[in-house]
Amino acid sequence: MNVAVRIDDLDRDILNALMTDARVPYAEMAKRFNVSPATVHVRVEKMRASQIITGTEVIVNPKLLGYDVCCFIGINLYAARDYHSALEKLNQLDEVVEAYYTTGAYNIFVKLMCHSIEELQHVLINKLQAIKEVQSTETLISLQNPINRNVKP
Amino acid sequence: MNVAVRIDDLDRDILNALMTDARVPYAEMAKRFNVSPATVHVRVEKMRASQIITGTEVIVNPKLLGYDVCCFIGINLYAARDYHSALEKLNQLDEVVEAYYTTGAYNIFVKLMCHSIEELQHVLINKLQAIKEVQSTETLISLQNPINRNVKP
DNA sequence: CATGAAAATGCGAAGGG
DNA sequence: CCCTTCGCATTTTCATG
Repeated sequence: MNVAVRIDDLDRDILNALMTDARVPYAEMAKRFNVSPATVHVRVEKMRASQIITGTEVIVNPKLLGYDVCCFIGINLYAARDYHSALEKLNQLDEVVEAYYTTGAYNIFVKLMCHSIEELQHVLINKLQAIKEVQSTETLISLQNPINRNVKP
Repeated sequence: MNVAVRIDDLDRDILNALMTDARVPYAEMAKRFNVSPATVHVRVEKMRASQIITGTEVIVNPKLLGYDVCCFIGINLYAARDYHSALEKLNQLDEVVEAYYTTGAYNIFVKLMCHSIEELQHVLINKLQAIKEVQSTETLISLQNPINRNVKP
């Protein structure tokens, strides 16, 4: 099992800053938190080494790339044991951006991004429901995403 | 309405690289894509200006910060019109990391991160269900998140 | 944890195809 | 018009105290 890594207030401050903007200069954080740039550097390296920080990425606006439709889909399999093979096939669909193994009403829960409702329909019928392990699906269309943030360190 | 912005293959390549690692040097991308570093710079600036790229962030491992429980919660309101006031209250809960306005079975759909099942129970009862606009909730616990990526540019 | 210097990177002007 | 070359400014990185 994973266990939480100990981090202090300075780590937390740095992490918060980097979670808002991964390219803030160390010197700026240093000034803000009253330490030297090198100290910031050391802390970031430590958090990288301990895998608290696993990478960086640019934040893109999916709408401007033409992805207008976002939805969640609950998937039921004929047999729960087919989880792995179903997942492998889901992984090959670019439209599937997130997948969760869940308890409760569904076996797998996925988040899907499409260019249009027509594409969603196509993906649902010809890709998702074409997976032989899939028994049924339930779709939840998102019209808006008013909250989207990270956990508080 | 938003409309997709025109980007060419080079933009797409750069975007892909930056979506994997926001700190890859321009010079390296330049070599990889056979253009000059300055061109990469110009393209990135263009995509920033057109809001395709809205920022950068470090990717953190929530488990190592102690967030062991991830779940989705479908929320039903007494009245759909209370959406805004309910959302405002949800926004004040740090545990709520995403919220979606959805069609179908629920009025609001949220993603929640907690330190433990006990904390989840506490948040559910004392925070979420304490919101007066909330009629009922349905919880979906995620045990694993095998796919988590971005849309393909 | 700070200092300071060396190396790497980002940035933008000016000119060429 | 887009791309490149080039030089300066900023930032990262690391050895040392």
